[in-house]
Amino acid sequence: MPEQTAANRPTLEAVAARAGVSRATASRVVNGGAGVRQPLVDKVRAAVDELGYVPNHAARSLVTRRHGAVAVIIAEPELRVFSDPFFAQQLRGISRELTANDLQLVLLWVEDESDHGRIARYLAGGHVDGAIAFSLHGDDRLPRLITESKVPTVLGGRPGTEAGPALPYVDTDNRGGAREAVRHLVSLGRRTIAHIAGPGDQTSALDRIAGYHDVLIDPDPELLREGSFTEESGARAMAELLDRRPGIDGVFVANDLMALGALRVLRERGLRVPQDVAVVGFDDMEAVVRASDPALTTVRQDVEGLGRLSVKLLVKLLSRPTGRVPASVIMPTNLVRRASA
Amino acid sequence: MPEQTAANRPTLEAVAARAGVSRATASRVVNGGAGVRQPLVDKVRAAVDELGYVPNHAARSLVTRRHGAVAVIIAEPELRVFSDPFFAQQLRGISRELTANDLQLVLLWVEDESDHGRIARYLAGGHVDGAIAFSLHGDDRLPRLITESKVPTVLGGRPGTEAGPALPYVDTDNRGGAREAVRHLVSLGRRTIAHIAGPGDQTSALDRIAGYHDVLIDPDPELLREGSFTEESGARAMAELLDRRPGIDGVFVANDLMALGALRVLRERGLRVPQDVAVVGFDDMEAVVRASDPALTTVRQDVEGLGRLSVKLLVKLLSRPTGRVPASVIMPTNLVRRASA
DNA sequence: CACTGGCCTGAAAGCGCTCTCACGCTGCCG
DNA sequence: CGGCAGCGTGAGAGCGCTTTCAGGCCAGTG
Repeated sequence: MPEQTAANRPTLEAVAARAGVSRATASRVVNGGAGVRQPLVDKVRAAVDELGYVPNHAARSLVTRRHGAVAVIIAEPELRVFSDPFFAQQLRGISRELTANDLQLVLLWVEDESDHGRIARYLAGGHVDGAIAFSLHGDDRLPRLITESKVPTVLGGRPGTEAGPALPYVDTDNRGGAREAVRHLVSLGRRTIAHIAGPGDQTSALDRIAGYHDVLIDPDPELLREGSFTEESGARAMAELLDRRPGIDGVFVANDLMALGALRVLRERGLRVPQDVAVVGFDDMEAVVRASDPALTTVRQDVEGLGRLSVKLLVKLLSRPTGRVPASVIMPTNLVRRASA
Repeated sequence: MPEQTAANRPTLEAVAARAGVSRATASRVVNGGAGVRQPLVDKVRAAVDELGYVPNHAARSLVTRRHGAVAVIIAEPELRVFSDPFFAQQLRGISRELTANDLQLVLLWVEDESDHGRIARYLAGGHVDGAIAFSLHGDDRLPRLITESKVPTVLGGRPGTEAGPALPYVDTDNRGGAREAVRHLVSLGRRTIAHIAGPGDQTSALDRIAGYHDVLIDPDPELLREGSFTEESGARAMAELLDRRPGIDGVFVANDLMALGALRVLRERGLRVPQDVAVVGFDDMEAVVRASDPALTTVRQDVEGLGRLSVKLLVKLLSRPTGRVPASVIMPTNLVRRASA
């Protein structure tokens, strides 16, 4: 392969000349070689190798109007993203699946509403074939913005009511998972079951509350405390719960990190888990569960799978005759029984 | 703005026609308007607004040979990336600074060597103007691969010796920071100072060891244990150290997460921090430090700043007449004194 | 043996933009 | 009053690729 810089990269023209064919034929070979006789295919392939030819992407998208790239929009204004592996794990699933589909990942990080203009402009600019947005919050006007940009998009997580026009989404079966968790506590004979919920601006938190209510019809409202998905907030919520309702014998915590905080407080107060209080978390985050003592019983969700699935759905959306929007997908959860309940 | 889909987006031609000027003039206005008289500038601007014109990126890069995009290569085969906020924080710095420079972020996640071909092909494909690679490991052949691709690149973190041809890098002053940490322990009158190091395949870990040795000439080799930057491994290392050298009265731990593990073991063994054993960490990760008890004294490094700096360096590199490579940059650290030492 | 049809191949037309170059106009100087 | 800068504008080439369309070739058929 000859020495080359960005400036003197060989063009398809050069490949064609070297192979003794027309540019059209060279192009056909580079794009799979359908309808070209074998001898010519071989010649072109050889020329490509000898010259180290790589297609010019810009020229190609100019005519095909496709870019082989997907925007991944992370709407996470808070720093939580750093302490919660959820984010990175989902991103990894997305990255892997995009790679498998030969798509590039353009990362758009939205910190606050001042970024919305930039995002809208970028999407409208037609740089990407599609988009995936995740970590949305309830009051987020992003889904609307995205809808207006007309870029095929899949959301990670059920959007709030603000979303307006329906974009397809992938989500964990938060409600079903929560039901399973609470039912498990009930099956252990627990009578006073509290719930430490996530922040009310996230549908995942709301859905888990709904699941809790599905099982425990009309529970004491004092048994429900809202945290912010951090260990600290879980500890605080647990402390408050114990202060108000000392008789609690079971807690369903909306994520593992908060459950860790709850376990700490229970330990500090001399309550035994699970004998005195049984605890069930949500997520089954390996790093967190490993750190917990006793080992945390929790609702497992496949976060990386969620990321992969969002890409699969998008790919389907892209290949579909315009207009038809595929249905959203809900991923099942399963309860992982360990020591805490 | 008229209703439009990807297919019928207005072109510069349309803008020019509407403004009653030539395409060339319209182009000049869209690109800043230098050398065009005000009345025409206004007319074109108006036409752009009325039509909702957005330049076609592919067409533009086809002629300018620039893409306004930078590849960010994360070489992190391990899952550590999920538990260590280091990664996300650096990425955020990069993202912010790229945005400030009107550059897009194309994320390339390298899981193992089987991805190298894909990365090389992508870089060689000339899709991006430059690249930033971070989280490199000692035996990584990635720097070499990147060098061969001829894409201007900045490394996050000093590369190992494998790197071969010098690519500019940004890094924290790991060695200086380590010196500062150990000197602080010495100044507290500590005589038997251990070091829990990071994995030997990362230069940051090696540099911190070097800093330790800078201050403690020829220390007992048994005082040095290697961890893997996880809390778990820090705990294990601490336990082993105490088993072998019960007289330890100071520990410099190569990152905060491992320090957390070390603190836990010290507490479990009934040793008081800092009275019996003084502990200094490295990173000053907010989430980790907040969780530590007692509050961790640590060497602060500005991880987000590191990310931003890598972009700044790359931008400089891109604007520079080819050939001249700007010097690498080392960011200073500072010791944050809290309760643990 | 002429004709038809199918299969390959190449010529050429763009995709939407930038940028060079030439041209026209204005104002100033000799 | 002719000539000459100098500025602003437009015509047009061309970036590298895909894709249509016409034409050439060959085999099979009447």
